[in-house]
Amino acid sequence: MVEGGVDTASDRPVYKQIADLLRSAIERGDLGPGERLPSETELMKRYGVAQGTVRQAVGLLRSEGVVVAEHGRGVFVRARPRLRRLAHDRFARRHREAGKSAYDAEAEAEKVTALVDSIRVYPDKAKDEIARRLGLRKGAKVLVRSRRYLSDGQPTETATSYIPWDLAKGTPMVETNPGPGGIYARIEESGHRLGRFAEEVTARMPTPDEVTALRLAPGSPVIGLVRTAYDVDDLAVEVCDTVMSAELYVLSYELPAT
Amino acid sequence: MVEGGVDTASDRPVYKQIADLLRSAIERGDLGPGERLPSETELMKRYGVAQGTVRQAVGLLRSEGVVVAEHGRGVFVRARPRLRRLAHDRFARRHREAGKSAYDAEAEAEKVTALVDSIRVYPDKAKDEIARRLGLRKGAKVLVRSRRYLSDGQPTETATSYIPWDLAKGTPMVETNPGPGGIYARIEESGHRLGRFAEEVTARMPTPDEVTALRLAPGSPVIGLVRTAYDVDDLAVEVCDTVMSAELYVLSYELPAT
DNA sequence: GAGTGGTCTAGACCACAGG
DNA sequence: CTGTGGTCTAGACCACTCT
Repeated sequence: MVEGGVDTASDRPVYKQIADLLRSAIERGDLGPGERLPSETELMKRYGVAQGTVRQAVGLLRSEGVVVAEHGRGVFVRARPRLRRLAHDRFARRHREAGKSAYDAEAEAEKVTALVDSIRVYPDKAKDEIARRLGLRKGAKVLVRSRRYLSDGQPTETATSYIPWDLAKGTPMVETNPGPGGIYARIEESGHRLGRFAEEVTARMPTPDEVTALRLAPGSPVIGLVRTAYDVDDLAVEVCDTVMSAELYVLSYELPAT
Repeated sequence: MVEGGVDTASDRPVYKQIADLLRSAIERGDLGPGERLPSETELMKRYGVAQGTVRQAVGLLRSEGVVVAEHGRGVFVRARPRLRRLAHDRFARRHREAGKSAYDAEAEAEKVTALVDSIRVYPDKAKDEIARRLGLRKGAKVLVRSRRYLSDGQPTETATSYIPWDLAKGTPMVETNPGPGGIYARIEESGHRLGRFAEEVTARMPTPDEVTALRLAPGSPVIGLVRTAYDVDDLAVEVCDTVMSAELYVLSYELPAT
């Protein structure tokens, strides 16, 4: 299954050579997604090295996210999940007018079952960065809406929205279910016609909490997306802080040439 | 400097405890950016463990990007690099008309010295995905331009552009230096006024080659950005495949509400 | 219980940086 | 040359999974 040997005379450390052999076996498809790698004992015998060396090799592949180790079971080739594409026009008004939230509309297009859980809605004092983005004074009161999205049972992203309290109070936005079209529909009903969205994209390694919430494989990064919604008068009406499993998403955008 | 001991009776592995102690010393500021950690020998004595255990602890911090090891010198606390912000209008025509490339214009705004190296320019057959994006038949001839960008000597991104050969041949685009305003200026001179850019953003762990080219800390992800440039007739005129060190960038975009 | 990965030790030798 | 990190061995014991 994994042929070839190691060259102790080579400059390249043995553990990297073993990692190379395993990696190319995976890339060739000799080891498919979900399949188990040879055990440590077997690799020790096959390449004539000590356990520590095998562990270094496998450790490399783990840090690359190519494989995942399951204690007591084995080391497995990671299944590459299907990518979800976030379209440039995903917040277009026509989607809201159809009564669908952006996530629902996208799930429908991708033919997966969408689910939202861990919904928490409460007023709070804005953190400095959120207040800055919303153009509010430090510590201003905001409505916080946090939730987790799942597709076919797999967590894909967590999101936390912040809405100025003056805008949210007394509306369905303070309810767990804000009604058809989501909070953007409610914001527009309250007289703030949406004008544009600004998004900032970063990527980083997840915190331990995020690993749990998104069921991330060790060594897999997240995409951080902070979106600010502005009305037609360029007043910030919402900030949404999203953390996505990087492996599941492609974000697409359009840039002007002028 | 780093006080406290390890608890061999604890459930938490000793190497993780040592990593915790060092990490919190760094977070507290007892070990500042650029400072050297105690040597392996010193840590072995201090915590009464073998070299392997110390190496595991330091390995954890390295994979988190908290420290970097320099062979023969020591292990150092990593300085958190400044973020580079890519603006939504970074390809606006006014920047090209000022004779500056997008990277130069941005470097100037950030007050860093920009440098480009590893430039390779050659014709080749397009890979399937590139041909698809350019709307060419499979295996069509394209001009390939690859290069690496550096700011203040630090590699920040690699980029590879693909331009249909019919469009590039006989123009300064086939030269190493395509002249003022970069290849977008040349494309416009050849009669293809640029209309829009489409960008697709992904994040993932780097390949070993990318770790080298971008001098990435182990465990730090990259942002992949594939941009397709279209002229005003919606003809694809260039595809640019960029790999950026995720720690150095914030990408900002605008989305329409309509 | 058998097989798997996870942690740790004690010691060896190598490669690189700097005085 | 000394001190640093990098690689490797041989062996031990533990924790988890499956049967």
